[in-house]
Amino acid sequence: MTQAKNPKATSKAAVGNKPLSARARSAQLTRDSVLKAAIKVFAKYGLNGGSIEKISSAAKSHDRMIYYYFGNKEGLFVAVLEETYRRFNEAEAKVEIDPKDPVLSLKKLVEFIVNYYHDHPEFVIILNSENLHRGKHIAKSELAQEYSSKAISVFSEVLLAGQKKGVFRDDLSPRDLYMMVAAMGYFYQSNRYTLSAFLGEKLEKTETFSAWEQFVMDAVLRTVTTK
Amino acid sequence: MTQAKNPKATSKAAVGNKPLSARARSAQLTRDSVLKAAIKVFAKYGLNGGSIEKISSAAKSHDRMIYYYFGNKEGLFVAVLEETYRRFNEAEAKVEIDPKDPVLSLKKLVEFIVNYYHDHPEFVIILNSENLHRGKHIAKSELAQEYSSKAISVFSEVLLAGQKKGVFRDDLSPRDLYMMVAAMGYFYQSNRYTLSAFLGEKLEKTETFSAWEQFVMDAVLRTVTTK
Amino acid sequence: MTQAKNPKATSKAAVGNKPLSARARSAQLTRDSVLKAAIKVFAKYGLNGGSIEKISSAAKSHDRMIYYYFGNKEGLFVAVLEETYRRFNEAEAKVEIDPKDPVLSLKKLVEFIVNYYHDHPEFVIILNSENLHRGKHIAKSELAQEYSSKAISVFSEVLLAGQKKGVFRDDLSPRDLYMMVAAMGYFYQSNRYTLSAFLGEKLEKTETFSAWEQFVMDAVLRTVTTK
Amino acid sequence: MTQAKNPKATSKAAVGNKPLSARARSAQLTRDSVLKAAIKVFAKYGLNGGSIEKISSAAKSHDRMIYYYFGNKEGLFVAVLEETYRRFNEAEAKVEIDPKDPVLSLKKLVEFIVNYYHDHPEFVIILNSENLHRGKHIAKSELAQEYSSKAISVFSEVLLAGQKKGVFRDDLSPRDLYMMVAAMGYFYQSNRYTLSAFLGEKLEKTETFSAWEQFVMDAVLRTVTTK
DNA sequence: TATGAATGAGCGTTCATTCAT
DNA sequence: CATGAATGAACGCTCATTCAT
Repeated sequence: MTQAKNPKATSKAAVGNKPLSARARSAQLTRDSVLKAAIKVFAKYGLNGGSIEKISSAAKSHDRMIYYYFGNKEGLFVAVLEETYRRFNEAEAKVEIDPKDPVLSLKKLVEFIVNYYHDHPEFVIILNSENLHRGKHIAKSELAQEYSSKAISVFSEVLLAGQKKGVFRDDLSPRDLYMMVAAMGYFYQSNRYTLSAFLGEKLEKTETFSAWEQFVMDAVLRTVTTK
Repeated sequence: MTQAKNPKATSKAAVGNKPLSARARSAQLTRDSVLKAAIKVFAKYGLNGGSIEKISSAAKSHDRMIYYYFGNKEGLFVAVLEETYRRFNEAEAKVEIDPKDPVLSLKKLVEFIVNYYHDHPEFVIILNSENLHRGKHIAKSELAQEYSSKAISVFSEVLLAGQKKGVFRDDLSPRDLYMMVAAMGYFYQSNRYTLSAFLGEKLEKTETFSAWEQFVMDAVLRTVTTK
Repeated sequence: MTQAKNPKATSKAAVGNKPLSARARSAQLTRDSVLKAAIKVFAKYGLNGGSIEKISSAAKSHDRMIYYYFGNKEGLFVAVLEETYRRFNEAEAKVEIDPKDPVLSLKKLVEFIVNYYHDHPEFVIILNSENLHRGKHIAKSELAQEYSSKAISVFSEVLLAGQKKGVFRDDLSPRDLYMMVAAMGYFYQSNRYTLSAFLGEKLEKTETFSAWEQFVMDAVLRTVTTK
Repeated sequence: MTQAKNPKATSKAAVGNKPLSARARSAQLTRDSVLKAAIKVFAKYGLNGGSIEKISSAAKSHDRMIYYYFGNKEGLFVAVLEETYRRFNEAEAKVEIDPKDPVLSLKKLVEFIVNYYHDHPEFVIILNSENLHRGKHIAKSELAQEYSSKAISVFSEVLLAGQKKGVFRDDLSPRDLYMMVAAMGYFYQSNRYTLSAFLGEKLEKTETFSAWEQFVMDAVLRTVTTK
């Protein structure tokens, strides 16, 4: 690492809206394309299988640039983790929560999560990789922890609204509720190949997925609503 | 592949109960210790990270023996997959199902599955590895497919019994029911590091797990029972 | 080499005493800090092991600056070599030589040299690096050759004074005398780790060094004096 | 490292004289050729500059073999260090020491050492490399320490013989004597490029070396003998 | 049945250096 | 005067695998 000793600076520069010099803009472009390529490659091969060379060539850049911007492979994976969580959060923020209609809100939330995992296999594989490595990257990233904790607070909000209206049970923790939904969305995507193998049914088929989505929603509502 | 053209030969010999010669017994021992070491190593590092050398030295054997008995790394992983499923099946077969008491039977089933995933992290990691590789090993193994399909049939049996007695809903597929339970057991184990990171709570604690177990049982029953 | 086509320019400016502009002064500062850092880093890791990056970051500067001021790594090492010799010469010039007392003068000279090597491990390692590279840098530097030849002339002076007084042997070359003293001072420092390993005695201890200093002085005097 | 977990075994097998199988013989050959190539390459480029690739291709072998027989580069260097010391010891053992003629014996010893360094530049460069790395390899090798300590005991023996006969001073330590001789032999070889540069004389010339050899012998005798 | 020896491709990383402002 | 961005070659090392008994 000859320069770019604080690689996050570049990253954060993207958040602000100051005009960038041509050089800075091109740098941002390189960094971004590496990051995007890394997400794709890790999504396909996992952390171990996603080699520096695969990533740099997918980004049409050079191995050396990864070390320039991210320090090393670990640093790159931390950035990938952060970006992946950030995207999830960004998408979740768009789910319209209406405290006046907790049931509908919960349905929307379930729909969002189940579909998000389904549409973003990279999220699942990246999380699996992180868990395979015992969470050592997320431990290093304040950003990732910050992002991820948001997910639960939305469930908390909806659950509370329903409880106030008397439509949701009082003896439920938002954490369990969140985990139930996440588990069912996650599992379907994460284990689709082994499941397909012995269910004899392709989980990729849209009807199969829709049926599952309906089942999850039904199960969640039966679990949450008061009689 | 110059030797072990039919690597399963030794494996199947173990199934029968013919008396083995001293040589064959020692061979069986080597094969077993390699297989056990492989399960341990893959459980810790995944398929990619679990190198031949790590495995052979964990088995106090030699690289060459792996090729001798399993052909190559893929062959070894197929054997690992089969053994892993076999153990799960073996354990599940011990769950006492009573058609006269479907609710209790279901409870026992849920308890078994949630606990099995919790107690067998290697099962989870090995399945994740297999899914990362798009199920290419399970596709090669008749044995694995055979084993895995059994799991659902038990759910089918219990569900049917409950439906006959009128205590379980009629509009449920055993597949969905199985997946619900599996998902919730699996997710807790599979994602424990990332979950711990942002739940701020150690999922390893036994109370936390017990609470989760109770929640899963409750959710399943609310989903399954009529009225 | 697009810039700094005459890298010595800045260097020589330092020799004169003309008032410098603020810009030139800051430039001089950068150059100096890089040079000092290079000496430290080369002293620790040798020429090969002392990377551009280690040096620039030790100097709290940038890789690019090294190329700006010294052309390339070789140019930097030549400058390091020159500075190292210059310092040695500067220190040696302070040794008080009295032609009327050649024995005392010789003692002072021996004391100086043995101590200089002992106190300046960087000198030893830098010379070793240069010799490992077959003297290719010193060959390029008139300055270094100029400096280094001075060392012998002092010995020549003292030896001559002693010979005139009849206290020193006539059949000695100043070169041999110089080499004898240098060798014994050098070796102690240069090989201290391997020597310590099998002498079982830490050469770093001050008593051990003092004893060696006395021995060297004694050996030199016995070699040089008549009678 | 897939096999050869105890690389020294192979090494020691060479000491014994048991008949070797064709395989073992070829293995010994490979190991030896790698070791010899390593000595040559390290002698030319030092430890840092002597790359694995340079060595393996000089040995007409493969990078991988170095790891097979020596574990890693450090292990190889330790073996090089041991072999280098061993050779020195072997050569020194041939110097004929006669307790009845201590002066002649000392002369022979001086002659041997000064010439050995002169004829074996690899010894000097390898020791320099080891000292650059603060003796960390020798610290790992019992063998090297064992070898190296022998050198002094010979000096001890000769010195004692001379003292008994009253021809050598009583107040001399064998350590100082050894270091004096070693220093003067070592320095001439180690620093020949920088010395040549400013002595203006090629130290490689045989006359120059002979003169130095004579000077060393004279200096040592003047230092050691009584009267 | 078992094993030591050998292989070539690929891994993550660091190197000295140049380009473009 | 100073710097961030980019480069390609080489580094030490590990990978799964085959050869020859």
